[in-house]
Amino acid sequence: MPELPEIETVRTAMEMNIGARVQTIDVLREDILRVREYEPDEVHGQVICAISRRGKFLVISLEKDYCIVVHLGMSGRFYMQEESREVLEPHVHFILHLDNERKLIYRDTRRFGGIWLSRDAAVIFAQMGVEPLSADFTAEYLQKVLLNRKASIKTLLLNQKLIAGLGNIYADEALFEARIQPGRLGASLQPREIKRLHQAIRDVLLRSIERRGTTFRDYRDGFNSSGENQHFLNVYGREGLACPHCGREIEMERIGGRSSHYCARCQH
DNA sequence: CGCTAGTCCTGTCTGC
DNA sequence: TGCAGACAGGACTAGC
Repeated sequence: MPELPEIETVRTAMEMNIGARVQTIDVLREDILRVREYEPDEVHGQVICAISRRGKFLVISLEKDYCIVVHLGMSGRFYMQEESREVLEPHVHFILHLDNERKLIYRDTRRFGGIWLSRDAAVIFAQMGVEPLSADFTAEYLQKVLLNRKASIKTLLLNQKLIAGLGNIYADEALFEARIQPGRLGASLQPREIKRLHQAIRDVLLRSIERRGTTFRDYRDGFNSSGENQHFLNVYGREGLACPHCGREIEMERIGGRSSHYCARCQH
């Protein structure tokens, strides 16, 4: 569910908590902590210095290199609430109480996500690929990482070691916009196709951020509200419906174990 | 090293 | 209505 645009949307909302201090931390489910390099009470009283994003990870930076790294997996949400609100929703595993009358709530039904209590976020991101919205992501970079690759382009786009932040929805949407079939092998893409794909990846992500992400089912932004980009998808989740460009029925096929949606007439 | 299939977990939908 | 089975936006790992 939550891919780069969704995490970026959460991050933007959460920025209003920069400068607030951590009061207490509730760990309601121990196994949601992927690493525990420090005890939660060590950061009581610390100020939130920054809230950043790397790929699909959200990073809450505290003082002296302490940080809380959040990944939402498939079904996770991370949102804020007034401290006075006392209803505990189901599947809430972690709560960060702040001194600004707000609490940050981590909730994850399937528990594929997790939280890192880390003192060095760089370690978590050591293997991670380029940020697709940064200047480092160029058509040349994309061409380089696809060279000699025998896996399908769909599978390669989902590989976080190559590009950080794409998931199933935006991989399908970017391939539609670049007019490339998801089952094509990475090495088979021509330079002009790679150029189109590079542009499409950036466009698809930027447009979704403007619409505060895609809410298919579980995703909510930092205020626990739905996004709007689900109303603008061209292929994802639209199997059997008309291609918005040519009218042909959108096909759905499993590629690399993931459902993949495309128009067999527009994409080659 | 690159690639694929299996696995983790719960909720929801489909078909009998 | 009830139930079994398939499937879901992610990402590790084991094994070839």
